[in-house]
Amino acid sequence: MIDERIEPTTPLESLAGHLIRRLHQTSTQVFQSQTKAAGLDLTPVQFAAMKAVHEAPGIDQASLAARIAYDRATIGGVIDRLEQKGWVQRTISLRDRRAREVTLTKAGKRVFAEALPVVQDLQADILPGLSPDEHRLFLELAQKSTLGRDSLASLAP
Amino acid sequence: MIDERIEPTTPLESLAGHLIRRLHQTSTQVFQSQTKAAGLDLTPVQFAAMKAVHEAPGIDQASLAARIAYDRATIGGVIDRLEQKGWVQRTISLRDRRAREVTLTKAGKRVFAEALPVVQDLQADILPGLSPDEHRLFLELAQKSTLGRDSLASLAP
DNA sequence: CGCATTTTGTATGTAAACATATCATTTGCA
DNA sequence: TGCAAATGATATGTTTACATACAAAATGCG
Repeated sequence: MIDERIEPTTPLESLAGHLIRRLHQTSTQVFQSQTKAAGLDLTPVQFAAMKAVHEAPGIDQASLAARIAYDRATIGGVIDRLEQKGWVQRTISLRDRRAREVTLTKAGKRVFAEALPVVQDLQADILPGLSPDEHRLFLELAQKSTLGRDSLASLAP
Repeated sequence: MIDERIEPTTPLESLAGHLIRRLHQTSTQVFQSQTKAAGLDLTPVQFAAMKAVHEAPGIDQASLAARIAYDRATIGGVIDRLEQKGWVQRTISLRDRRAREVTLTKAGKRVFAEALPVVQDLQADILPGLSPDEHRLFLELAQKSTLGRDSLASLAP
């Protein structure tokens, strides 16, 4: 038996990739259960997209995708579904006939206003087992790493 | 204008859910690019599944799913694709004819042995912008939160 | 101006990720 | 022992997530 050892390989639970996946899993589950409990029917991505449109009404899909760090194709599908729900509207831009300007409908604004406090409150439940200080520290580190990546990306040729 | 304020809403970049999604995004991208660069063709989940099978040969799919914290249905699909690649084998269990015992094939063992060091090395690139100390701290916090959730789940009725 | 290049959105295909339902089998208990 | 409940795998459907390719339109440069 060549590879008989006490600890054959690093445990999965200590690999950064695995831990981050677990956090993401928890995060989306908390989002789904708490928004559903509040009578809302939307996904994390749908909320992020609506938030971006709320803050930049008339934004085109490519800018929207860049703003919330998603793929252009993914956002296309997300907007499709938001449009089907009647929460969002697509208009062909007058400046650029390739672009579609996205805005919230009246119903969309209502849903977003309802969802915002729920989503803000639920953030606290995403990292269970951490003290407020640890929670804050975690977010700082995450933000630092994410920003590092963003600035690197923006420096790319 | 009723809701005219300096900062209308919490920026997306400071929400835990968004930050974690970004980390997850970076993580999978680093995994994909570095494994591909090493001549490997596998996804993070496929690697995790192969690692679990490597450590517990003959494990059934449900136990495997529980071990790496995935849905049973998802793992079914993952094993399908690993089987198609010829890296994994499914055998109907003699103890329980509902269960399928999964093992690595010879080719699967070879691929796993090749992938393991690559995946271990790539972990360091998943959190760019953090010093080694910060990196360690981040993992500790992530682990603490994840374990907290696990133990809570196991206490559930 | 004219044309190569870039950009916007969409289509297609693959792979998660999970809820829900179903079928076969096993288990637990009255 | 017999049958209800639980369990393992699969099927189905929805939503990300992204690569690649494409058509239409805009841009930039010689």
